[in-house]
Amino acid sequence: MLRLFHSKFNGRTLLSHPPKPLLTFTFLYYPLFRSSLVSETSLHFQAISSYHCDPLLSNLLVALKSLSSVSSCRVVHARVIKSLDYRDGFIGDQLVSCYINMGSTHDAEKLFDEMSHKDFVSWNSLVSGFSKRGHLGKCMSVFLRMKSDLVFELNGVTLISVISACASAKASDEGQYIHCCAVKLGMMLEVKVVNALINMYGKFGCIDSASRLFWAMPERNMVSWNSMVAVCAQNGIPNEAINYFNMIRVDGLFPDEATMVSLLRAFENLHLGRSVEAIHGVIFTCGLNKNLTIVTTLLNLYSKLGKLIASHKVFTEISKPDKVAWTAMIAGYAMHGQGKEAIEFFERTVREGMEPDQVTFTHLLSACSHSGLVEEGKYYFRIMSDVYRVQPRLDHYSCMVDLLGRCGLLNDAHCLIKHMPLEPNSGVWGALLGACRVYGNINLGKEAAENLIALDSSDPRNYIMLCNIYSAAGLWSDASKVRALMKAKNLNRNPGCSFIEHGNKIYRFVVDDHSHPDSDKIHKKLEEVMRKIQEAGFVSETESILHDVDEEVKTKMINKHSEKIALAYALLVTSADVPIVIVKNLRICRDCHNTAKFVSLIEKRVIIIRDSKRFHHFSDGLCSCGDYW
DNA sequence: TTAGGGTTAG
Repeated sequence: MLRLFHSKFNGRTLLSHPPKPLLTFTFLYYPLFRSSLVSETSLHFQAISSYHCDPLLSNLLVALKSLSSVSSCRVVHARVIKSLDYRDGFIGDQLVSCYINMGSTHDAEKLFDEMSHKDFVSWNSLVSGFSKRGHLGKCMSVFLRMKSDLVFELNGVTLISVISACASAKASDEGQYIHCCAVKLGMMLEVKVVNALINMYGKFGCIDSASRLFWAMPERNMVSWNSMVAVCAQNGIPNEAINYFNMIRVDGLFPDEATMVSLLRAFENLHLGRSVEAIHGVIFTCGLNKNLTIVTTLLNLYSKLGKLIASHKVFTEISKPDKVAWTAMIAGYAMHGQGKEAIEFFERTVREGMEPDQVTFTHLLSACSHSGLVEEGKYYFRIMSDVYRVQPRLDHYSCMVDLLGRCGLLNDAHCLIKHMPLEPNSGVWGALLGACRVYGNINLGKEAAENLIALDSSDPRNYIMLCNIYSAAGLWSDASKVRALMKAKNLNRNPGCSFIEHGNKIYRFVVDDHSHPDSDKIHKKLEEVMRKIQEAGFVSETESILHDVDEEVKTKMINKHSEKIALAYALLVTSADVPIVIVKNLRICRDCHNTAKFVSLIEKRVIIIRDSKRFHHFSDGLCSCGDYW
């Protein structure tokens, strides 16, 4: 791979598209617009509008799109109507986009209905606005109105907006319908339309459909290739991503920033460490280490692969890290349960003059939660709005419920949910349910699970958690009712599996796995290790077993969990001085967590397990999570 | 080069 990169990129820059220069007008007035002061915006608008110059007005509205204030948009709207009848035409279209971008679909629809001369751009502004804001229903209904009533023909822009909305909402039926429309309208020769469809099928997990579309294209561009690399990356097939990457030259094209970012992301879920290091080498050699987007992806990738030191090294080599890069480091520390370091980094971020935003606070609060830093978490939750004017979103409430719940403050967590100004989502209730399971609170757990099931009755995890709570309390008949409900709804538990890399290969183990050629040896090793740690005081915790069977059977079942098999395999094939790295697709159970702690002590090994939520570094009988997870 | 669209970072 290294050779490939050298042959392709030697002496060339990969940044094929330098950023477009901002319009001078927008640039000059940007600080003003950022201030969100309606009166000032209005004042300057007055000065500008006296020129009666259309491009300036248009540029003003482009700049206004960066605001989040509906009221400032209304000021402009009022003046447009009052002084210059610009309600129709491109100013009206821009205002429609502005309103939707700012979250006021009501204003947008009202203005749109008032516009007497609507052309296809007006309609497309509405469709694209709804698409960007994630209003699939409204997007579809405008599209259907266009399709049935309109004198204008639907064009590629219309279709792309609706396709994009279907992709974001993972609306498979609607997406396939739009695909049929595109075929009927003869749009399948438009590269951008097909690119949007490829991206949509990728989001649905339909890799075959995406690749069939891709290979049927009479003409492909860089976005087409990047879309396929992204499809493979998003669907966890890194080798295919590399294949597409290697084939880009077939069309005489060169990888750009988006290609590299997608390629790196392809390795997020698998420990192909050497491949990542090879790509890193190339990024450095080709001078791509000056590209903030690529480097931030790289440092984030190292964090996700358990290599926090490498991640930090990448960060220190960035000459001018931006807010995203700082936040990526905070996220890295949060993921690894290093809450104090995350806080330190946050304070440095602020000292460096960066303005923390909602994402920064999400990771900071998550770091506090993962490290049991309750007072610190409460403090930052308070000052995020008081000092930094960042209004808490659902993510932040989830973190706070998690933070309070993990340390047993279940009533405080419940109280926060009851008094939060937003409608709690599955993240918020899920955090409470997780805590109820740990602390065996049946009443609150039931409430959380019922809310979760009401929000999404098709997610098996909600039923499993409720079942766990009943099982742990010995309420077997309630547990079996939940199991029966799952069966009636045909909901299957996502099977747990663990991955481990050895000899440049990835091995996957499921529960009670016997597929490996050395399976007998692995299971013998597992039995030996379990015996050793039991002699040292380890006691099985069988609460995660859902079935009403006796303890002996439960112990046998839990001793065959995939992460235990992966651990036994690693003990067999790796040398003692190498850390053992295991990736689990679900959350690690309490019993496997205890097992890893004991094994790290008895076998004197460093064990790193990444579960679906975070990293656990085991050493000398302790875990970096401090048993908060 | 005045308006609407497809890929990529926390």
